[in-house]
Amino acid sequence: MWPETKQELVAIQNRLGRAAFTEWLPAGEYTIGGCFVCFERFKSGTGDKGDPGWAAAVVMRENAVIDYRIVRGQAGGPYQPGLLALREARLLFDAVSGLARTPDVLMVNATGRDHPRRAGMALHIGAVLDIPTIGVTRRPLVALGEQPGMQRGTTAPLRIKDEVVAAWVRTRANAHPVIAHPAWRTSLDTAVNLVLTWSWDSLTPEPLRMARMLARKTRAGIDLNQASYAILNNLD
DNA sequence: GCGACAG
DNA sequence: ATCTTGTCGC
Repeated sequence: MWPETKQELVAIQNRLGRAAFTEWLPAGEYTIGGCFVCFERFKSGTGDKGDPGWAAAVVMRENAVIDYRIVRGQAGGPYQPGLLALREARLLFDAVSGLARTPDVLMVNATGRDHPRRAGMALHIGAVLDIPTIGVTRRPLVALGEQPGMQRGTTAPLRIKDEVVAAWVRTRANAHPVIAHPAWRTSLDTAVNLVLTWSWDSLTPEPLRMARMLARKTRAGIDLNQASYAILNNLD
């Protein structure tokens, strides 16, 4: 199901980067998911195949988490720029596909079109799961572009050559911006709008922030009941 | 050859 | 991803 070698992944990325899709647009009371994977602390470098990892996925509707799933597993390989899916995709897939309620759209901590083959992991995961996705990252992979203004809501294009593949988004005034990446079945406009709609307090949009918290709490050995209680607290 | 390089 | 250290703001 998931590639284990660079050659296999590159072939998939070349195909997905040129694949056509029908654009998805948010409508009515859609649900949104977020997924995140973390690895052991106090370990530097690019990591190795088999590293213990914790992945969490959440589903939100308006301001509430309505479903979540946490899985434990192993890294598929070391981190390599452009080949993130080799390390993380399987774990994220297991978390999202284990949800009782499939989200209408999913946020992934990875790029979409900002990729050597126009198929970053956010796009890849969406295609495999058959769920519209957007990516959210702190830094670009290969795209270039100047930073946006300091006011919340300001954006600035990120380009590969002359093609706009993502955008800086200032989710909080005077704070470090994030990058919104169109990915599977989504446009740049949708990616930017979702990032701004779902970030109201932190730099990171809430679905991703919730998934990150759950993955890290679980890694720390905090049980699910206690973690879900924390979620409710954070949302009130 | 050297530096850069999503997480 | 993860660590460090310090700083600012509520």
